[in-house]
Amino acid sequence: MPISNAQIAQVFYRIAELLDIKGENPFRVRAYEKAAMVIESLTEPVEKIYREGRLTEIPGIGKSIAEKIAELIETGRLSYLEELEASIPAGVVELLKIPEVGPKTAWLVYEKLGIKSIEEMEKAAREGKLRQLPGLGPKTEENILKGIERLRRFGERVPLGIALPFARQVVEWLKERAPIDKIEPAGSIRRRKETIGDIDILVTSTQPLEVMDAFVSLPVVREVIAKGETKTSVITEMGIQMDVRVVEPDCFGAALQYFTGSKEHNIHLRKIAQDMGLKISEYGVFRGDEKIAGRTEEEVYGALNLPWIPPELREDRGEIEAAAEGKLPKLVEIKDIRGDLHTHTKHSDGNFTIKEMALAAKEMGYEYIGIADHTKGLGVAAGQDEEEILKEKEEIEKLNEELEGIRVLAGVEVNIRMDGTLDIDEEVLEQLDFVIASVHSAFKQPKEVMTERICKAMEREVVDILGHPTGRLIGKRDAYEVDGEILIDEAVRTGTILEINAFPDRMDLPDILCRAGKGKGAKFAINTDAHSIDQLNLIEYGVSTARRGWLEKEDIVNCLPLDELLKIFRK
DNA sequence: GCCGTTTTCGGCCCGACTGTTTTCAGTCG
Repeated sequence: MPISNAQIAQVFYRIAELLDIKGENPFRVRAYEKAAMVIESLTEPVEKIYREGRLTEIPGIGKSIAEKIAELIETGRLSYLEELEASIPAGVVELLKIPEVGPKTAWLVYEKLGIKSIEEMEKAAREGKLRQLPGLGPKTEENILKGIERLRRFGERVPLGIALPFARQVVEWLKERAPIDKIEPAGSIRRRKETIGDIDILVTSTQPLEVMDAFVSLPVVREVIAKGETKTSVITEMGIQMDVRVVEPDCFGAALQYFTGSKEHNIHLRKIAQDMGLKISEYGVFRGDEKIAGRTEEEVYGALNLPWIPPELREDRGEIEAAAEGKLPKLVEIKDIRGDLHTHTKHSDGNFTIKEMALAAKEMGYEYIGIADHTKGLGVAAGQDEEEILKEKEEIEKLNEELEGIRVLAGVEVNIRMDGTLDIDEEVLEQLDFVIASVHSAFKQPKEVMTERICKAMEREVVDILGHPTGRLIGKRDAYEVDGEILIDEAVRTGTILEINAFPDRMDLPDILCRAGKGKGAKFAINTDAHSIDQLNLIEYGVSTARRGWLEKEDIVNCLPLDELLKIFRK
């Protein structure tokens, strides 16, 4: 059983955590973290790179980590990790999940009090035992208890689909209540990561204290963690941590760059700055005491002789090198999208008629909209049989005679059955403008079976698009076991378009596979899977995913004008 | 542990806020 990049990355993240707790050299810890991150974002399998003897060509992977990768691939185990695990009880690592508890505190309470679980930590805090330790006091004890409560109530990360609208709402509230010059959500929200740890909002104002006062008195604020002149952190009623930073207007660009991250991207940038004899902070780019940039992000990147880098790329996955060589992709934008190819109507489980959806699409400036209702295999979604599908197609044809400025395409979202066959006759499918095939059942099949099942469906000439290819539901259900690499190869070979399902729960194909697919010449469609008019606006989440996957307009079929799109479907 | 058009050794990004402190360590991003 081959070991995946994600699995190898997990091993190195684990090593980093364990070394961190043991008080190892922090740079060594970071080296493992960095290796994990690099491996996670590779677009080809580490195993292949290993077989070709190119492991140490990967930046951040040296002799020692390369040997560990080799051991993992050859034996499926890593003795170094096993030794480390044996020296620290698993529960001690769990303590790091408590906000306010870092490696030093975790190790301290384990050594002095034998604490090795969150439950034991809670008990010790309640009994006032933590305050007896050096460096810890009653206040810390209280914060740890609060942290444990928060962890239990809300878990760790929030999907972008929740965090982004909420951040936008907070921005509106702050604008109404405080003297604000500029305001912008930063952090992982601005990078459009699929899940968000906390919400960062950057503000410029000449009266920072008033902004902070307005912020902490918002009704959604449940608890204030820290409040200063430049930085304030709160916990909201929903349990999301939210930070507001206020800076002077002439620092806005530097601060926005800094607070957008990612941490890895910033570290890399600062290293470049250092090599040039410069220093970057959230206040600007400095040569000695002289500030040479900071008002805009363009200025900051410009000071390092780099073009501005779109936030979605800022993960230190090669974007800085690409920028330096003038090879940044020209990322797809929402305005490039000419139509949505995956929408549902009252004919299955949607909430609106075909006409209502079509008019809404026209309103958005689209040239076309694809109707792709469910088929009979999906009983819960009122899936249609052959006869109903053809009736819907007739209705669409009539509608097209009546409507102007928008073309409705007759499609379907056909189920890929357990054995890889489709649940609708191919003669019927052939009469439609396009066909999306998706998995909606038997999610728990083993990897080989699931992969083969999906490939078999893509093999059918009548299938144009593979719907939500990995089936994940962010925060709710893992992707089904499927070999992304094989999926992409087969999509390219069979000319099947990979969907980037924009529904915020899905964002599927995930960004990393988008990028891997682009590398192999795959084509994509960004679709919302809308079940209502409102949901057509979710397209922005799909575009974000595509952008994080380095995709350009040319990679996306629904950026094509209608006639060219239809040519692709007919093929 | 990684890395090198100054280096194979000695660096490795930078700052805010808090709590427990008489000057700073820990955590966070």
